[in-house]
Amino acid sequence: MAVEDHERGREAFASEEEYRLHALRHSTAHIMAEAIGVVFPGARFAIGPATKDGFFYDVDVPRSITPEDLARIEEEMKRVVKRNSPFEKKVVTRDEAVALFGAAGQDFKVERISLLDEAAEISIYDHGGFVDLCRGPHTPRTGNCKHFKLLKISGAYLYGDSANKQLQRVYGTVWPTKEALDQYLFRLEEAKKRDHRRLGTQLGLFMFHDYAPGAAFWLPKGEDLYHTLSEAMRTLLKDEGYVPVRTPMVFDKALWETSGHWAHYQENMYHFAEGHHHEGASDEEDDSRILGLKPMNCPSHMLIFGSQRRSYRELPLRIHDQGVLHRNEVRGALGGLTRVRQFCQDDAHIFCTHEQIQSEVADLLNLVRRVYECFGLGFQAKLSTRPQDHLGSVALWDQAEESLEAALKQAGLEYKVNVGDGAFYGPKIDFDVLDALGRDWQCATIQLDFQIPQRFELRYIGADNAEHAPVVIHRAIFGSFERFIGILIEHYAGAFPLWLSPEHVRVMTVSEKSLSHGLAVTAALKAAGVKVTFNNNDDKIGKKIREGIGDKVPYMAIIGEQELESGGVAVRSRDHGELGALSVEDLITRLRAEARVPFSA
RNA sequence: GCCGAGAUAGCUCAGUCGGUAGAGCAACUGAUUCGUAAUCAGUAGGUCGCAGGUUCGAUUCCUGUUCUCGGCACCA
Repeated sequence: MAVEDHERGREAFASEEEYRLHALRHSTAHIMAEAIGVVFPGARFAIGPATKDGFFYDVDVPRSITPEDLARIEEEMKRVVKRNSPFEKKVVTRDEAVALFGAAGQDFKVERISLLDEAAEISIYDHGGFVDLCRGPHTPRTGNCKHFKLLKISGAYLYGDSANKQLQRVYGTVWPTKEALDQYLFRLEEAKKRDHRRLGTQLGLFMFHDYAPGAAFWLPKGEDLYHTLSEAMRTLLKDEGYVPVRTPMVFDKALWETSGHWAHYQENMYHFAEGHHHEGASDEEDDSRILGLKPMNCPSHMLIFGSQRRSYRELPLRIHDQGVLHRNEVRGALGGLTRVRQFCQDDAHIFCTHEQIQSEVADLLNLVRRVYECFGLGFQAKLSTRPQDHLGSVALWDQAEESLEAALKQAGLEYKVNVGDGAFYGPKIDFDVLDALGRDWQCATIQLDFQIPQRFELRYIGADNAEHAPVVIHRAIFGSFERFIGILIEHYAGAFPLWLSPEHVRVMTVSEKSLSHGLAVTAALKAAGVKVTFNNNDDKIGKKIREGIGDKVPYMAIIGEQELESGGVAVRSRDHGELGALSVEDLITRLRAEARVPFSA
């Protein structure tokens, strides 16, 4: 009986291992709940699921839980594990469950029972007297949950709704063996080392300042990297039939009213009165118009499309724009380069006919995949479908979702479907990439939009000589340069491939005797278009190499008396170690080949 | 925006149970001219995030505030 219980639900998991980990983690969440109840008598419990690497429990206790409390909770948990009680499942009636949790003062549980489906089986799990509402599965005994650690405490809204009370969420991790736990904790430490915020400072790529929260300062090396990516994308998109444009940053409020941003996005926009402030005039008296800083490029592109009569022969028209965008994100949302207030997208809008949607999207999917593969970046494609709150007919939505799905299948991409997660104006396909700490971030996006062409009353003349509304596809491959560079820094741990690297070669002298040759080599490399720097400090060569390694420079060219003699360089590669003596010409040839943008034609 | 934690030299961090601070690296000066992961010696560097309060005295305690971090919520 007990064994059967623990088998239950196994088919819902991809593998035996996944099933066991899930049961282990969820069971440890129960154990933690019991422990929290001991440390904080009267604690009320909401939900406590297993997560990707561990578990959490949302609880309501009278005061803030501190790191010291975590230690106490861990102590209690150890006691429960040692007790090695079995997890016992019991099926109860709705009334029994309500009575049980009601008597215990667990009103979140009572509330949850009332939300359960009429027909649903209500089960409770009991381990050594601690009972929780739960559908399982669990590990056989508390003794199985030995290798855990509580990690962090945070606030979390009841049922994830900010209208609800905020509870405290305690996160932990648990593994089948001590080795697996230690390995996980080690991985966390390692991940911190490749955090782009840390590497950005260390490598001198960018900085932030209190005076401009959420806006990066790109330092010379970071600017170089940014510019390389920006140019690479411009070139790629030109090859793909896009036309680049440059558009204003500040617009009359009327534009935002037309686009719908004023109604739907105003709180995220920076806006201000145009007028110069006159002595004695109050803000209210100022009758100057209101201007808004653009949070997106689409309205500009609608104006461009609408500025002339368009023929079906011009479609698909693909407009690319790397304009600077500002969004007034709430303070708590900001973080490093992954969530900023000022950024730039590799943005484009494709104006096309309904018939062209599928092939355009299929091309885009292939393009995204091609670009990401060049970086060796893993991604997860997501199809987001019609939300509750949407504009346009259901038939139109169904058709659009079908074409996106058909394109995904045509491209042979694996994807998951997020039902109801589409934008109010159309369904979309997003590409999520993981950061060093395992958090996923949306980068590439392909969004169909049937609404905005209507709002701007856009028309083209079809082959039938009649007017038609074009479809607009909003799309970005990197997403924002800021976020994408953040992801790349972590992906490469700062050791960029040559084509992205702001410093290709560092020339370094062994001693002052070889200064003249060092200068000559540096000049020759520079003349050949190589990004080169020269280190002629009177440090020992070992020290200079050590610094070069720390700075993750792809190549070091060592110049000593031998090289002075031969006229060549001794090359050390970051990725392949010592390459030995090379002529300057051979080095340049090698660098040129490696500096090619991998996704250019 | 919400819950919690934090802010000390350019960077990483220590410290002061209230008596205005210290290390390593970096910088600068001098010596050294050296062959693939740290040459030696010296010098300089800080309104201890900002503003108030308590106190004889605050970087330390209290309040507010800005920013950062971990989550939550948000994320056309």
